[in-house]
Amino acid sequence: MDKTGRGRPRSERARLAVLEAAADLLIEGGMTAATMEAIAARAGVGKATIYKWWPSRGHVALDSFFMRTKTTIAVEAGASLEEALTAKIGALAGLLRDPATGPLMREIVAVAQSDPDIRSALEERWVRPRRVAAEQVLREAAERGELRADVDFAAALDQLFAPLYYRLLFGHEPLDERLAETLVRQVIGGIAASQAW
Amino acid sequence: MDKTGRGRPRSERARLAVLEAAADLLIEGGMTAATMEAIAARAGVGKATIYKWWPSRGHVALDSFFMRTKTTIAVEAGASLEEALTAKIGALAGLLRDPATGPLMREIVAVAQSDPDIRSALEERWVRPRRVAAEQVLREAAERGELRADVDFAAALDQLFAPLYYRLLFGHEPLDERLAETLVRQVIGGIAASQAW
Amino acid sequence: MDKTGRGRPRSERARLAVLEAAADLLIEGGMTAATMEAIAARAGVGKATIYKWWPSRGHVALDSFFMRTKTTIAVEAGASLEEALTAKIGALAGLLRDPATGPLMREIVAVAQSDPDIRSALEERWVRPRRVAAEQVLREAAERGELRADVDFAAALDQLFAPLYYRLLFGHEPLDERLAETLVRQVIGGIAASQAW
Amino acid sequence: MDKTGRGRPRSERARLAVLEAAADLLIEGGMTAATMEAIAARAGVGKATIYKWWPSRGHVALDSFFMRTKTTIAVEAGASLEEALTAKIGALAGLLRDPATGPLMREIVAVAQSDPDIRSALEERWVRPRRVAAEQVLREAAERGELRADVDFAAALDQLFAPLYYRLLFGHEPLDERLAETLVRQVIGGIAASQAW
DNA sequence: TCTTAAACGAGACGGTACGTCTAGTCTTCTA
DNA sequence: TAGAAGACTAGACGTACCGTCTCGTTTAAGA
Repeated sequence: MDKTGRGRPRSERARLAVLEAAADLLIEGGMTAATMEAIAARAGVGKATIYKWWPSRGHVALDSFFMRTKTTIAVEAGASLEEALTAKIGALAGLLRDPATGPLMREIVAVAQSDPDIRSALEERWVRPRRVAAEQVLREAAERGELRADVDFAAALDQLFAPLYYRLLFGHEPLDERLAETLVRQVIGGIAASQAW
Repeated sequence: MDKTGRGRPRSERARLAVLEAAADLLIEGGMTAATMEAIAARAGVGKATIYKWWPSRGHVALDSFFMRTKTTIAVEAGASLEEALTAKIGALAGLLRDPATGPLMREIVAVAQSDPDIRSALEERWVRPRRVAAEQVLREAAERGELRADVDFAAALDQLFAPLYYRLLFGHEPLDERLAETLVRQVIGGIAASQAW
Repeated sequence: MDKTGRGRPRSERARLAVLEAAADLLIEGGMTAATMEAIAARAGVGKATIYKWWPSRGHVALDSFFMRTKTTIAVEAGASLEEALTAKIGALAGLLRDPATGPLMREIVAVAQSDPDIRSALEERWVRPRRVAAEQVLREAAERGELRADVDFAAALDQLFAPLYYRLLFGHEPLDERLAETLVRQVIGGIAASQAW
Repeated sequence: MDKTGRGRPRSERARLAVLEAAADLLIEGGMTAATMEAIAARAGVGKATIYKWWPSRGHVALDSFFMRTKTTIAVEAGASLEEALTAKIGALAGLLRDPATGPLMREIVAVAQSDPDIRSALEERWVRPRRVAAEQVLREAAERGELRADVDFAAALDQLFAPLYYRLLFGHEPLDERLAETLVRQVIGGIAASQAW
């Protein structure tokens, strides 16, 4: 019935060592280097301990990413639409640009393509909360009459967030500091000469 | 030295069998299923033959994707900016939505994250040509005075193309048929109520 | 320092449960099945408790064998040489033929080959007492003048006991009921036609 | 149909390296040391190669024993019963006494107790041929009228062979050089004072 | 009766070896 | 000389036990 405190409790030391080792290996050599054996060896942990608490390498990677990403998705009070969005997109860009977290995200997106479990976890725990927060900003602007009536919020959010991942994954353009501002400006105001619209 | 057709010529049958087998396996079970052994077995080909002509699984996957993607990046003559962009983005969306090619692209993006060779090949042979063509459309519109002077072309292209990959890879929203049109409209005209800008 | 019975005394229940569980598992599936974890689980005992009282699986097996073998090595008074020996060899044969003890002995002999501790314990606690008792019978017969002067007692004992283990371990012939009598008869009288000797 | 010479042929080098490595490891540290990993590492061979050609460690051990045991079970022509038997038993005793083969046999007998496959292979390929050859010697003596009519051949063979394995496995007495002669003498002539029989 | 300390069950821990799978290479025969 | 077959070394996979280590929980002797 009551299973409280039966047996040796889980080792917090081991948990952290695994996540740190995984993060380090992922940054150094990606998923190729971050084998279960390598993670276990570097963490000074038995392989079975890892398998006991995480069902796959992907889950370890995901958790190690979250461990290294203590961001808050705060809503900025009293900020203009443009300011609020720029703050959010800029923060994410900084994270993806950071050599301590960007490479992790790249690997996680990769494993997510062959692991539906990771894919949905990534969507629910990472992508969605940020989109929901940004959508809230957009909706408030809409209520203030600052947006067109026919705005497609989902598409607008994609146009703000997607370029960051696109550049991270394909590497065709750098994730520089002014990108967030540019993206916000162009999605709010458009790129057409004003008289044309 | 002498490259005259001495000896048995390369088997076109084998080349195609490998690419078809790889594509099928990738669609059925992703990179996990598309092992070299599985590809060789299904293609009725020796493993060594594959290694002789392709340096890695990623390259086979990339080639199999191109084999299944006989698209032309034609420049539409006499089309408006909006029409031209919608045609391009829509075509790509269709390709990524197609169950015969979308899953291939997902797997290729995944392997590209741990194989710089694939990553650059993907960028040069796939991403760049489409961006160059679309940029050409934008530049012509700019010359016609249809665009603002401060447009960031790279960012604009990202805002058109990135959402497609974003949705393909993360699956948070469907790649539906009207997406291209929406993206084009919003990036050209912006989402702000007109008087505000 | 003070070894007064402070603290909880050793659980006799646990001791017996371990030996019973080990014996059962050994009979069912040999050493392969009788893992420490399986013994502990079946006995309803913590693994550490087993390690506290027995240094290895082999020792548990040996003890479980002795627990199931409550034989007396009684000296038969007033029996002839042949009767006394047949009684002893027959008793051992019966024990090794018994499905409740024979398989245990097989496994113990096996572990003894890679554990010198078990090997010497087996020799001292099991083999030697029986040999000493049987040798006593032989020596008394020799004092009565019933044996040749050049008898090698050790070899004679081997010729009585060894065939039982030989058949148990190699299985080339059954350990049937008349074996003891035959062994005794042949080692005492020899197999040669009488005139030849 | 005809599978002649298709593919790379089996490597004789690997086969021998495995058997040598296994034999060495078995002698040095028994089955505990002769893990598949250790054998593979010492032989400079992949583990899969071992599993491809041998179903278990026991089979490798058995084969390595046979490799190190190039004995002939020749039938000595024109020898007396006693000479013929002493030659055979003495040869086997020498082999079991040899530090290069005796320890191997000990380990093989041990694994045979938990692997029926090994047990039957050992019986058929090792024990039986020697017993058959020795039984032939006995039967010829019987035809010459040198043996009693009621001789139990199987038991007699056990009384000749079993003591060797008994001493090898239990270690209670040494396998010295005169043992064969003593065993033969006592089983043929018996140990009783002649007048008693 | 209350303290106290050893023994207990449960079960997590760092390891080692298991037997399997795939990678990428090599060697043979065949076309 | 390219290719199909398939054996090779190497090494990661996920599992099973090993023997050790905490935990909270008995259990009886001694205070």
